[in-house]
Amino acid sequence: MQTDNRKMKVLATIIETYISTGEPVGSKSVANMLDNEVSSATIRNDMAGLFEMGLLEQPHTSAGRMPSHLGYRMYVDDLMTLHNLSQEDESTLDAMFNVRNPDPDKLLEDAAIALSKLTGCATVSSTITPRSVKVKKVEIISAGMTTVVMILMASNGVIKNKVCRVDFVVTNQILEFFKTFCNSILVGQSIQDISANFLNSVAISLGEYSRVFTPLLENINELCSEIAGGQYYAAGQNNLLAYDELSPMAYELLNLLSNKKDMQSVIDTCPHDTALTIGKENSRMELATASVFITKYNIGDHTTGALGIIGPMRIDYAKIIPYLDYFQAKLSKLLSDVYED
Amino acid sequence: MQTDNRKMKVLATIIETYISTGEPVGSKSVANMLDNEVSSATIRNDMAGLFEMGLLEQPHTSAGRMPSHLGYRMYVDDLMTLHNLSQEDESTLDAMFNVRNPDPDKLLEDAAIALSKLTGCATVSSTITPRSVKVKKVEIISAGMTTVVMILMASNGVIKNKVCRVDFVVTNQILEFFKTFCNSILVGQSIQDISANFLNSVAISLGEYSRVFTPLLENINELCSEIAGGQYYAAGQNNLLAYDELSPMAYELLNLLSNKKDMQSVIDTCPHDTALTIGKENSRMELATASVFITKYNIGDHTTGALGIIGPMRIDYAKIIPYLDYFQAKLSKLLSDVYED
DNA sequence: ATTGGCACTCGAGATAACAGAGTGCTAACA
DNA sequence: TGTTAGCACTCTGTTATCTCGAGTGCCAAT
Repeated sequence: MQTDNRKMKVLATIIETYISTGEPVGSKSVANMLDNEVSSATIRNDMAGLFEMGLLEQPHTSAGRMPSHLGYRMYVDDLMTLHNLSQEDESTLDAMFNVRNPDPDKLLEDAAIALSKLTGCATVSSTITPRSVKVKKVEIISAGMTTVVMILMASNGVIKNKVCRVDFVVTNQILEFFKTFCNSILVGQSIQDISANFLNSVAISLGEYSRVFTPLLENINELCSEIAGGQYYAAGQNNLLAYDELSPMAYELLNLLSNKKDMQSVIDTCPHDTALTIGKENSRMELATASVFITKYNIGDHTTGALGIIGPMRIDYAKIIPYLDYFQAKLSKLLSDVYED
Repeated sequence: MQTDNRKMKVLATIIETYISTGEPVGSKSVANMLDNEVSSATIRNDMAGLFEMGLLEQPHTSAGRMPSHLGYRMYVDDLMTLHNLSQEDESTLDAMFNVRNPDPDKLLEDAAIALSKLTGCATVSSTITPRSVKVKKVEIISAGMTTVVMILMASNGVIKNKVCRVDFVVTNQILEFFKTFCNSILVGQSIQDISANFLNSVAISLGEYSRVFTPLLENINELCSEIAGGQYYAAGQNNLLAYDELSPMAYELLNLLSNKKDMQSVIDTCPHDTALTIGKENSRMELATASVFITKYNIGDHTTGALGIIGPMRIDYAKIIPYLDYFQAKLSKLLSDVYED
């Protein structure tokens, strides 16, 4: 029907205006924006209706109206039309990835940074290491008389190193022996399964040498748990300080963002592969005035990580969402390539 | 003389009270704190004197007094007595370093994090790579059909790796050849000298193979410039949001902290090896209401990096400074050990 | 040099008045 | 039945005025 159609148009106008100005919107200006096809009084009636439906809020009686989180929700689900990325946009985005460097951790870091610059929001990226990720190779190389570098490569393409000081003089022979030993024991094992306990039992089979190699085994344990724990990266936190509506919660918000564990739980509680939660839809009170976009990406059938944007509720949804979608697709593709190897 | 002596005592009392309460201090409360040995009127006279000397400020006529940056300066230079670290304090601090892991970048990161937690301030750490740092070793290992990991070790103990995709099928033979080639060319070269230009000229000597190895040489260049550029790390930025007096500048301040280049210039403009600049003494306006502690640490004769604390002017100088000194000494020692190898 | 006393200043908080923006409602209209 | 003009009403933000209290500055006495 004509009427409800207009109501939605009014809602969309209010939201878009509010997004760009940050001020409550009055009936008169809405009427103007709709080319005065109807009078401001009519708009007022519509706004009263939208208010009763819970889609609009008013800061006080005589102010204009602003969207409630339900209003945003309806806008996002039904009303807005996404700005599709132009060919140029896509090539600009493509240029942000270094295709030669297929280190997943690095890719995610780059993606988070790029996305935060593009959107003016804070972004997070994180990886979950599925059980299926295995040790691919262990390398040990000398880095001085009593110092060695241990390098662990996982089947998902993640590579980490650690420097370790040992109590004996490093010779090629010893390294070669220990490297062969490690590879025979570890290659093919799930990263998740390599714990201090496991390595203790392994150490026993080294017999009299076990004491000497203990620090190295500890290092392997640390490398594995670093990989197993996944990576978390946040970028552009400072951007959030520029939004007045977030500043009462700025401290709590930035603390949340820098807390890997808490953010991981925010990501985990997302019901779908890509989710947008608006304002009070968020379970955490730090995020009650924010919007959170989360998208998970897959390698094969496994969800292996997530990319997220945290911004104010008043944000250009139509512009942001295509960015995130594009990054998600791109990352899935790049990371699958790495994994195929 | 008796009088000036008391004036200084008054100044110290005002500063210490202001540091702990954040409120301007009145003559009456100062008199109380000095056990009413003199009356508040006397204190008022002293305060008027201190005010004329520029050591105190008043927010408005009928408020108490608070220290000016000159006041803090005098307090720090002449008046305060440092809280020396207890034996326990020192062992708590020692436990924060992993002595087995002598990777300088990692040590600095850990130091910055620990220091920010201890002080409730933001901290930065940075390294400068002196010309004397040379390539110690290059390792190249296979990580898949067309993927290799390049590892570069520098003589200062820094080790970095990069994953690289190549256009040929990786065999042991090729890797061995290229590794030998790289080591023969690069080992002993100053990290600073390895530029794209240098590697281009090297590539020529590879003749027909040069095209194949180009991506790898590019990677070496990137690794070298990453090491040559030094490392910059900031921690505890969020802590600053808790201080009201910094919040008008919070956005600018956090942006400054996350900008490696700008912070490096702040560090570079420090005249001494350890410097404390208070409020307006800072050249950058973002820091006009902050205090900045910077200490540089040395390996042998070379300054190789810096550790800094950024906090409000109203900060417990007597407690913070010993922490920073201890970290500086500790880092110098640990890093010298690495370098000796 | 120190002190008690006192006038003075300034900000914080309370109160009132007023202008302006925007709504809600009603009665008239198409 | 949907739309409109008109108007009373409500609420905020601003400005002005007043008072209270904290704290100073200064002076005369010790």
